[in-house]
This record gives sequence, C-alpha cells and structure tokens, in this order.
Amino acid sequence: MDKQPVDPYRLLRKYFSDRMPISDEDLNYFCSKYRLKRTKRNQVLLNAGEVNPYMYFVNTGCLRVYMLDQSGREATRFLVTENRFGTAFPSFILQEPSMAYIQSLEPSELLYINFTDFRELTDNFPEWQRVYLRNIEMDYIASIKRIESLITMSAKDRYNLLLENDPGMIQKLPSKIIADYLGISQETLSRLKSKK
Amino acid sequence: MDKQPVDPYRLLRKYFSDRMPISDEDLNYFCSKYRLKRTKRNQVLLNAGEVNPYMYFVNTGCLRVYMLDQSGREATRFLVTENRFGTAFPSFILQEPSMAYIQSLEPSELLYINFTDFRELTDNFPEWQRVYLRNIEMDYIASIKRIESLITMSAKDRYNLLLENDPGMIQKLPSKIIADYLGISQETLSRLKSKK
DNA sequence: TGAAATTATTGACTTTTGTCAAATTACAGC
DNA sequence: GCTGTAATTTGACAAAAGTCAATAATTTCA
Repeated sequence: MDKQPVDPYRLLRKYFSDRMPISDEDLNYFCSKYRLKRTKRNQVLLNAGEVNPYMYFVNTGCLRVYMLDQSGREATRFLVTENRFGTAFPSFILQEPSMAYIQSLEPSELLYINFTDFRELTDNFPEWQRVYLRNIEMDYIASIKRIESLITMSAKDRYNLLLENDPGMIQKLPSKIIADYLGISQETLSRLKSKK
Repeated sequence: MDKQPVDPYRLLRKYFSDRMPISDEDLNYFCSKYRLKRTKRNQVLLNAGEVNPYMYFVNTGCLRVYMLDQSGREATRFLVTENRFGTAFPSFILQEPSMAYIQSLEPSELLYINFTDFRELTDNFPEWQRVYLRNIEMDYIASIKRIESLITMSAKDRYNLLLENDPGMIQKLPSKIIADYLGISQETLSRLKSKK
C-alpha cells in the first residue's frame, strides 16, 4: 500500500482550530509563518552559544533540549513530543545566546517559526495570545513540579515518580537520557532499576 | 517625625501604570479587585492540601512558598520579594489542592486578588494579559535556569552561583532557608560557606 | 545481514552529601 | 536589656551517588 501524501500543516491547523475560534483566512496566515523541516536521528538544530531563532512544532518525532556541564556531561532540560510546541526557551524569548543545544532524537518532521513572526502573532491575535499564555502556564507548572522533585526527593524516588507519571517516556527513550533528565549518572540509574 | 499615612495601593498602581497604558478608571477598577492584608513574621497564609485562592502582590516584606518532604523537612520552592506578584502557582492556576505552604517571612503588607477576578482581568484587558504573559515567561525562564543548576551542578557550585546572582538573598535570609532553596541540608551549606 | 558503534550493566572504590548529636551563637519579643 | 527560642556550626559517622574501567548487550546503517 502506498502512503497517502499528508499535508504537513494538517496537525498544526488542527492544533489551532481545536483550541480557539479562528477563520480559515487567519489559519492560512498563521501557517504561512511556519516552514517545514525534516531531520535525521540525532541531528543538532541549535548549538550552545547561538541565538535560538525558532520555535518548533513537532509533527512527528521528538526534540530534546540539553546542556553540557563543566566536565562535558549532557543534561536533558526538556523534551518536546509530537503535536506540541517547544524550543530552547530562554534563548528564544530573550534572543540571547543559548546555554542549550536542540537535537532531534529520531527522524522528525518539524514546523518552525522565527521570533519576530512568533511575537507578531501573539501580539496581534488575542485568542492565540490566550492559548499561548495557557501553554506557558502549564509548562511553568511542569517545571515547578520538576524543581520540587529535585529539591525534595532522592534519585530513586524521582525515578519511581517518573515511572508513574510518564511510563511511556521511560520505555521510549534510552536510559542514558532518562538519567541525565533526572540529574543522575547512567550507572546510578542502572542500579536503581535493578534494585526495584 | 510622624510617618506619612501611605496609600497601600500606591505601589500597585505604579506597577500597572509603569508597564502598560491604563486609564485612571481602569486603574481604579483593577485596584478594587485587590484587598489589603497585613501579616506577622512567619505567619502561614496557605496550608498544603488547601486550594490556593489568591495571587499576592507584595507591598512590603517577603513571601515564601515551601513544601514538606516525606520526612518533614522543608524545601523552599519560591520567594516573592517587594513590588512583585507571586503565589503557590500550580494550585492557584489549576484550582487544585496545594502541595505547598505560603508564609510571610517578615511582617508584610500584601494585596491579594482571588482567582476568578484575576482571570477576569487577564481575559478582558489585553494590555494586562500581555504584561502578565511577559511575567510568566520570565518566571518560567528563571525556573528553567534553576532546573539547569540542579541537574548539572554540585551543591557547592549552586551556592557560588546564587552568591553571584543574588547576593542580597543570601545576606537577607537565614541560611536554613538558603539551604532548602538549594536542595541541600543546612549542615552542608554551613560547611560550604567555611570552605570557600 | 553483520561489523562497528553505541548503550547498558556490573564491580571496586572515591567523593559528596546527609544524619544525628552536641555546643555555640544570635536574635525576637517581652 | 533579658531571656528563651531558634539558628548556626562542628564533629563523627552513614548513606547516596559519582567515577573509572571492563564487559556485555543492543542498535544502527551501510
């Protein structure tokens, strides 16, 4: 069977129209600001030190935002799964050099928009500003919960919590990445998994 | 010399008018949604398990949002200093029982607004929505940076970073609170301070 | 499919941080 | 200014997590 050729903007249009009232005309205008990019496994989209130009919407695949510590070890800051927006946020918003890298963990299909256009849309379309605000509120809440887990829980408890809240993530991603998302070494994670 | 009686809404009015164009009428309307509260040192404003009804604006003093871990140890999630908004954010936004407590570290003068009124203002005043959005973006960025420090740095480096970025905080607050903000024990912090 | 590269596991040891207890210091509130 | 409570420091030890190295298991992609 042949694959149907799929409109790469289908998911994005659905994302907008599911969350806010929007005319076809505005929808087309929104989409005109986004460009398509296909990436390979482990392709780096942004290097630390660069100003991050784009916000990404993930059609298929998965993005990972990560940093290197002083000794060159990787630490995962954020993961962006399908049908979601995400980027190296501080660099994008402040338009300052990034502390973080962005890579696609798998071959991915992405839609991306530059900072100027992104601000133009949030500033001029109140309905979209509202949706975006709700997204940021939720992302902020998720990051607060992550801080809580980091300052109050042991590595073992953090792992068990992730296992409860997001079993798919643990199943899907290499444990190396789970470990640096939790802020522990892969050896420690390996031992935690065998111990319970 | 007698103290001048000060309008408790002066700072709040200034906060709004500094950040957005707003008519006197709207300013009065905004302020009508806020009520005044004076607190004692260490007074608890919200207990864990309660739904957090209020967003606070700190006129004078300081608020602390903190949690208890399994063994009853406190961990500071967030501090709200003068002339800023803050609250136990997840519970306020989701209107769910709070994981966190709120207390005033010093005698404080606060203005507070309930959730319904807060949403009413952000939904109906685009200029204010925009200012609020920028605030959340900045708070989110601050929390991302805190996550970075927690997953990539040792206790010692996190302390030195805080010393650089926010020396006032270390000077002003008891080291017990600095320690549980950094996610370490007070004994460890005490040793870090003497070692360098 | 099969060689090369990456990832995961395990062991031995080190370092960091936590815990408990006691002594000292600071300071809030009367 | 006192006085009692709270905060801080220090010591001795325990537990948690990291490091390095070697091996085993999986993937990738040519």
